[in-house]
Amino acid sequence: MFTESTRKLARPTRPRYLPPQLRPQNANVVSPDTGAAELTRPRFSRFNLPQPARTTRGSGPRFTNRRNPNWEDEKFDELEVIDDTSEETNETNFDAYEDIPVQASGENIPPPVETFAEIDLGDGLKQNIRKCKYLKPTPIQRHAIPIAVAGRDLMACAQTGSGKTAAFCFPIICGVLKDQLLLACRDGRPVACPLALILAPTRELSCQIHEEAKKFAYRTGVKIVVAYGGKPISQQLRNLEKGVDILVATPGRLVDMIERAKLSLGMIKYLALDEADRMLDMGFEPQIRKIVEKMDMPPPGTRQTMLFSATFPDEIQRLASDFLSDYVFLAVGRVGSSTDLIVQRVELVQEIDKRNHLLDLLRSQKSNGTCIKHALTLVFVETRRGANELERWLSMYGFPAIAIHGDKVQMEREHALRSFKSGATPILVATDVASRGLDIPHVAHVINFDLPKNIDDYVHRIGRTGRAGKYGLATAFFSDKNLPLAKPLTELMKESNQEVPSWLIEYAENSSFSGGGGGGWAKHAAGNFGGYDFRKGIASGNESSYYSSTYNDANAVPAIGGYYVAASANAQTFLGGADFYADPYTLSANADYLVASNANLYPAAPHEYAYSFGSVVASGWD
DNA sequence: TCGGCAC
Repeated sequence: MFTESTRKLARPTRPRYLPPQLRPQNANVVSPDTGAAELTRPRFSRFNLPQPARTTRGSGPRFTNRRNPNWEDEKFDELEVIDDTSEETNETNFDAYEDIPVQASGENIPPPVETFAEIDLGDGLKQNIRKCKYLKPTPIQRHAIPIAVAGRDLMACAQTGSGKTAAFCFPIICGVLKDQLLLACRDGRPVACPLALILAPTRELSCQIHEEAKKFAYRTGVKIVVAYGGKPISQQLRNLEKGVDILVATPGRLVDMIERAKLSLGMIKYLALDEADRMLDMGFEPQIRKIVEKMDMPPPGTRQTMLFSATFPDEIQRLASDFLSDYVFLAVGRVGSSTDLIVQRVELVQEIDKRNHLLDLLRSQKSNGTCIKHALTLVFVETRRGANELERWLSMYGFPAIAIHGDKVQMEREHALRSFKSGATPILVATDVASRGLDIPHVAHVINFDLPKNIDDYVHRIGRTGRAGKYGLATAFFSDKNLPLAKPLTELMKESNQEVPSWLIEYAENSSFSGGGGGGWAKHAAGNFGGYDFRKGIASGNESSYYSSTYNDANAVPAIGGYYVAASANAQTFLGGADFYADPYTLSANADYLVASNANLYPAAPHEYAYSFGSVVASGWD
């Protein structure tokens, strides 16, 4: 077992970009009154709590979006910088993630690095990394980048938002830059021949990756083009003709371009699949197989393939291994790793009551949080039609809501997302089109109006909040339709040290759907939480001979479960200082306000719908 | 079943 604590960590300079999973769990909390760090508090006790003053926002922003005056490009404006206020917090920041588990398996695994400087990424890229304020690699980057730069295939598990886009973009850009020979022999071809292909499951995610990758490749000469449906193909084809080194695409438009003979995959040297488990699920698999195996893509072994996902069920790993050659399996942190920043609530609501229940929830929220400009609420529903209906229903009752789903034309989709992000329409009603990968700042509350069938999707959905070091709230409406989810949901919540309602536990125990839940979670819940190399399962008894590793032993898996406990303990000790009790509605109302103000927020007692709030620790949303 | 993905 390898943990981050085994590595000596250098003191960082400031300002410093702090990726989500590295962000402080406890002591990096500044008291609004004193500006001093509030250190770890004793484990929460409901009846014996300190009483900090309620504070309004505007007191000492902690997380700020800061413009770098030395950097002229607007694209770099949105990067988040955390300004450290004391040496102590520096120390504690690192303590906070010393227990992040890393499991790597495969043969001859390149060891992790501590800094970007240790890797030969090239001057241009390194400069951009600095400009992006990625001063220190995240755990996934520390481990994945050396593996990828060494040319190895990779199957990597890491939560979205943990810096995985950079983890596959840096090695790809670096590889393209170094491959002048390949670039030279490509010249003069009539069809576009990118050297790298990045596939994503939704158009909006492709866009996001493209935007990110462009920053990393700024002024390196590496050409990055994006291709996705819903827009005229002509402009995208023109972009291809102008030259493309790295193509970011959704599957449908990609196939279209290939079949029009405008694009060849014959020179692909790097293939990356983002949200790889989704890309290989039932709906996508044939299309991906077509692209990867039945077009002109070089076979495994002659290209480098990297698969990234937050969840990797066995069956998906099995499919994925067809695309890989002598690959390294890497699991960093835990699946759904942001959940320790998210308070999860489940409410028993019958289908017929859901709309009124939602209205009540939003009303309380509104009456308590009207002054907060950017307290966004993301409501997930099952169907496109349901999204439209709920959008109308909410609008009818005075809540500015907008829907996003696959029935809308691309312009409407993009408008909805923009309108939501800007706060113009602070409620977004979405299907699973918005459940994965999208980085939307300021989502304070995710409401699962309809729960997904699959617990993995639940993990992805609630991961839209609790980002950027802020606490988030996730509320689920559990109806009798969701009985199969009772067990995996209970297990997930327990592992995240959430308060599980007793009725849900009962449902879970009496559930005849013991193994299912539709997804891989129940399987993972045996103690490996998705971070498990399925090859170990089939190589039982033989693993030491085949799966050697420089820093992992074959028995490391249970320790990943151990991290859950560690993370949760952190979350627990962080909490404290309640001054407030509330019924569920008031809770939600205040939760939104408090979350918007970066409050810490937590369940008060087991099996109760009472919650308590800690002091407001920061407010940095303006 | 749904959702996502090209015209």
